[in-house]
Amino acid sequence: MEKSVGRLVSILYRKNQVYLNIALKPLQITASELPFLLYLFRNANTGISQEALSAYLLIDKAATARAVQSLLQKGFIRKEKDETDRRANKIYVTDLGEQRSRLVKARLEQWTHFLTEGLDTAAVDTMFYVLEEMAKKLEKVDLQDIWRDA
Amino acid sequence: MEKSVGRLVSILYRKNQVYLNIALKPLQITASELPFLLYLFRNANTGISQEALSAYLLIDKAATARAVQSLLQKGFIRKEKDETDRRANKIYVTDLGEQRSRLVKARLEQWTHFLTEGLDTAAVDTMFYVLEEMAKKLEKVDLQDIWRDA
DNA sequence: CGAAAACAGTTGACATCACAACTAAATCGC
DNA sequence: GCGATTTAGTTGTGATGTCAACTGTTTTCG
Repeated sequence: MEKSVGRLVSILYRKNQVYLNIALKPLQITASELPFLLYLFRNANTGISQEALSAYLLIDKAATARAVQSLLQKGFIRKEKDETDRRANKIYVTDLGEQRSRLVKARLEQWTHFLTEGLDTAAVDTMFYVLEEMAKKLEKVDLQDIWRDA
Repeated sequence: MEKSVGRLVSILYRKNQVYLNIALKPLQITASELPFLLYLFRNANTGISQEALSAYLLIDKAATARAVQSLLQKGFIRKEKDETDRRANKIYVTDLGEQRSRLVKARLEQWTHFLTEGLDTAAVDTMFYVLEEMAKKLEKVDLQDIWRDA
């Protein structure tokens, strides 16, 4: 029980950010914008709300608002008012955004390849599975409520 | 090959930070200070340099300097000049710091338990193993050099 | 030896993200 | 129907961490 998830995940997360900011700089995409762009790319033409983006990535809606604004300014996405619910926006990738997404994915795969190279494929799959399960638990929990007793 | 390490690790990292800041607030320890305190605790009485802290945690020495200063101010650690190398500091946990560390560890274990509860033990071990291997690769690489061609 | 390079640590500027407070629109409950 | 509550999005503030530039010390090597 000596192992904690913290240190390893922290290293992976921070180095991932650094890598992305270097590798994607020529494409004018930052590490913080990337997950939004890719999700929109995978769900192209469906008009995703910012709420849905936040929910999928488990990222605060404030960060989402800023990423959307930044991607908008660069012309990678398009933003419309949802006419059936005028509070919400509908976000779409632009053609330019789709082009970039394809280039981005190639570089992401290189990264994943670098990280998992030489490791047992089944073990890597298991890692993904376990991470996914842990992330699922976090989707359902309001951390503010965990320590009501402290 | 559709899966990328990014999203899951990002979720785990960010939620971990939030959890720690809530759970450790009564102990007056922040998520950013925690890894430093715990490492010093595990290596008590050996006088760790900040360089060594940065190397183990793969955290920039600037962040290390700030965490050290903050832990110092709270009286959880002690800082001496290394007399054999007057550039370096030797950092030790104080008695108070050790007390806190023990309390902290209990809360960390609750978190790990929450995350891994109900999952296959062998799968969790595998996840730790794979994360560790990926982190090891990152220790050896200067990301600035990866894209010399781009 | 002594100048140049490497190293440990500090500080300033910036990126990323969480939380809180706010606006505007939609929905709920009586 | 309409006031109260919830929801989508925005903006300000603070925490965390990276990079770059700088200081002071040590090491390297001609």
